[in-house]
Amino acid sequence: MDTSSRTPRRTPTRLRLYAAAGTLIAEQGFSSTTVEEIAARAGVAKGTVYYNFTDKTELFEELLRYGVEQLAAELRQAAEGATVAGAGRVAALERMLRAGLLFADRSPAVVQLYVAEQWRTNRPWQATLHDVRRELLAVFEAVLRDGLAEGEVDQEVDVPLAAANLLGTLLVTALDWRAFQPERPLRDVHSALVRLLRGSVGGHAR
Amino acid sequence: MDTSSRTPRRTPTRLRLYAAAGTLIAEQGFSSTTVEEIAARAGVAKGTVYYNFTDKTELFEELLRYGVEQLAAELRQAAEGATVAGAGRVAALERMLRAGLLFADRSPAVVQLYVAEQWRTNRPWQATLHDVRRELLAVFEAVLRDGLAEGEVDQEVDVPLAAANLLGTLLVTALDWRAFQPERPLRDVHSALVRLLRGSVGGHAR
Amino acid sequence: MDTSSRTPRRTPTRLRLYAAAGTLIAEQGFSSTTVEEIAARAGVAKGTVYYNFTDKTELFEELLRYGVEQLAAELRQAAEGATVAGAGRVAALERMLRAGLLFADRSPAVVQLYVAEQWRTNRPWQATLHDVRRELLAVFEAVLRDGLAEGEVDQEVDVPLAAANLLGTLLVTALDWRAFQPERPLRDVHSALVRLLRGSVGGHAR
Amino acid sequence: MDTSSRTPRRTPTRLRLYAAAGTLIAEQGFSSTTVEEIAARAGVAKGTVYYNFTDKTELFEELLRYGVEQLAAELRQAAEGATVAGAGRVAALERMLRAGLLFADRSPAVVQLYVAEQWRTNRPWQATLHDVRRELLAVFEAVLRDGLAEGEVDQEVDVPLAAANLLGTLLVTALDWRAFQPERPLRDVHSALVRLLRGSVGGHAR
DNA sequence: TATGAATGAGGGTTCATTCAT
DNA sequence: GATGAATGAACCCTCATTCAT
Repeated sequence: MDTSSRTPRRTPTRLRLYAAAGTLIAEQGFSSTTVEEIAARAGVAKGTVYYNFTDKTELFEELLRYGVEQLAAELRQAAEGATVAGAGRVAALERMLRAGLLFADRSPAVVQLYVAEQWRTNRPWQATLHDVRRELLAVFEAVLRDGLAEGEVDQEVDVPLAAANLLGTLLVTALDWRAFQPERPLRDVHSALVRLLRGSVGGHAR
Repeated sequence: MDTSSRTPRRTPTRLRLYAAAGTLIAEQGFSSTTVEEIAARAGVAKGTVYYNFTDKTELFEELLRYGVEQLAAELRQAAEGATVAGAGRVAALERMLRAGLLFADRSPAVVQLYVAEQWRTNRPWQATLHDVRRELLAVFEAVLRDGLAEGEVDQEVDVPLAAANLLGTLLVTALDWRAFQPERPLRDVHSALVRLLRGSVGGHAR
Repeated sequence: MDTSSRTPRRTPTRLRLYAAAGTLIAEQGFSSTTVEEIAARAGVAKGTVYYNFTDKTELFEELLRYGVEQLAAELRQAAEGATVAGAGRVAALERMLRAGLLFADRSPAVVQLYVAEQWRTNRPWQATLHDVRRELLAVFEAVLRDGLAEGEVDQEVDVPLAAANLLGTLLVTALDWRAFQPERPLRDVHSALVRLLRGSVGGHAR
Repeated sequence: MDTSSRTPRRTPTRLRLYAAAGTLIAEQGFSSTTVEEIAARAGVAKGTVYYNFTDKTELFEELLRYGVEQLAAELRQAAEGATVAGAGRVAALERMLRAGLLFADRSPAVVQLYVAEQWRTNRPWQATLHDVRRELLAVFEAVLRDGLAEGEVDQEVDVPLAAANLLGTLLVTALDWRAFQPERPLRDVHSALVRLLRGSVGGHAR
């Protein structure tokens, strides 16, 4: 009903601002990116940014939320795809890692932003970050927990710790891939990740 | 080498400025931290910063170099310690991971700065970052290469990729530990890392 | 006279805008009051303001004219009432003071605006202010002149000066009353004013 | 001791900013006067304003305080001068009125600012205004109270009301004089004020 | 008649940097 | 070696105004 009233998501203007801001901030950092630049790249006037968002920070927070929610959705999808295909939980995790790499390849800015800000404190968007972190971790934790219940994952595995490790490693690896070895095929990077995964969860493939 | 002209490298004043800048920038980011704040926290006047460094960026770069060189030294020491003790290469890697965690616990700011900036582009200190990255990776690569040569590490392991993975995972895990689960004993976190390590390198402990 | 072209002078919408603008500008000043605020308080959209007035300044000028003309009319009425009742000129002035106080109580915004702007220079609505000032002074001057002619007012009284004094004192006293001693009955404030009046004009009540 | 630490009053820079800001704001109003203009007129850079004051509002408040305190001091002096000369309380009030006119002639900006803001609400400097108002009123009230005690002032006079009336009338009259009849000698305006005064307080000159 | 998304010039504020002491 | 008053370029944000609907 009043879906459009508060946050008219999908407004072309807002989406274009997300895209522009994402790229620029990922490259230069939040403070070094000016609102003017963002507006210019989005093809709108500076004032338009402020017509659509309270301020620069809010734009950033909504962008973060928007981007990470997409990532979470794709991870969830990958996990579900595995379930549907009758594959095991470890296989599901492998698919999630691949989905993560694909996402990072397509939307590096989001991953970049997330990693760069994740462990800072005293930042205005702390709360937002915490929210999206929880959402991402939840996806991994769910699969790990299922794997544990079904005996596919080692009993000693510490679910929260392993989830955080997998997520962190996935993101950092993806960034490293893009930044320093972009010529490598996804396959190689995925293999390396899967190796780590096997070590981490014990991986008694079914 | 290109030792700063005017003053000796590490006066007490400079060290206090490193400490102040490190903490503040790790928390708030480079741009959001003002020279005034840094000076205040170091207990000197603003002008003093400019007496000791060319500009804010140079302060940051020297701080980065200073901090990461320390980390590299400790990693190297850990590896050497293993050699001296007659332990294998995988054991050396395990000690390095422990050393990394200890360092992060003691100097979180350095790790924070490094991770936050590592995958950005278009930043003024790109060159410095690249240098220190190389230095850190070199430590891991050396040990991995030895392990490979000695047959202790799986033949299929891709040394550069594995080194980057290990370093990235180590740092990210350390940050996550400090930020979100600081009550955990180092032992737990180290175990989880070792698990990943075994997966990664195959780990046929001698 | 120079009736605005497009629309009839006093539509309900315009009157609501006057009321909204009057209150807000009296409280916050012209520049600190936004067109958006005015529109919101009047319950219309921002564009509507521009449909009804050329710009923000014109709205303010018309509001000023509208309000002060009302005050002038009430002062005139009070004077005439005295004449009809066969009272003297000093009594007429006393009635005018009462009428002024009543008006200020009812429409404080108008008085507020007038006083705050009256002695500024370099303001866009200078001309308008001068007009309405003349209109107000004329009412006092007429009565004073009659009183002088009829010997009821001291011969040494300087009519323009006395008129300006009476008007200024009336308005300032009214504002002070509302702002700082609103609990006082009108009667008290009126008495104090009448005292000043007697001093000013000599007041040989008939 | 640390007089100079917090508020280094008398710093030429600050005084020049007071003078510049006073004139400009009196003419154009607070919002219509830019910090740039103020700095330019004071012969300093824009940043200097912010080095000396927190923000534009604080500059204005300190200016207000500074200016009105001067006025209060001169009023007090005038009253004391009368006491020393052995004149009565009504004579003291007359001297105060003259002192007020002289001050307004010399520093019209201060009076202007005070009157324009005095009866607004919802302004950031409300508290400051209230303070200085109290200070000014106190001077009048003291003399009136003495006059009452000594029988020189009518028993029915309401001291707070009369003080507010006298102050308001003085200031408004001074502004009117400067704005609309600057050719008039001070003597004329003073006479008119004294008339009002006599009416107000009864004035049984000794 | 009325609306509200979009604009862009303008202004307050910040802060790295300089320099005279 | 160190200081801190002063600077001014750069930037965030506001808001009067426009215009297509």
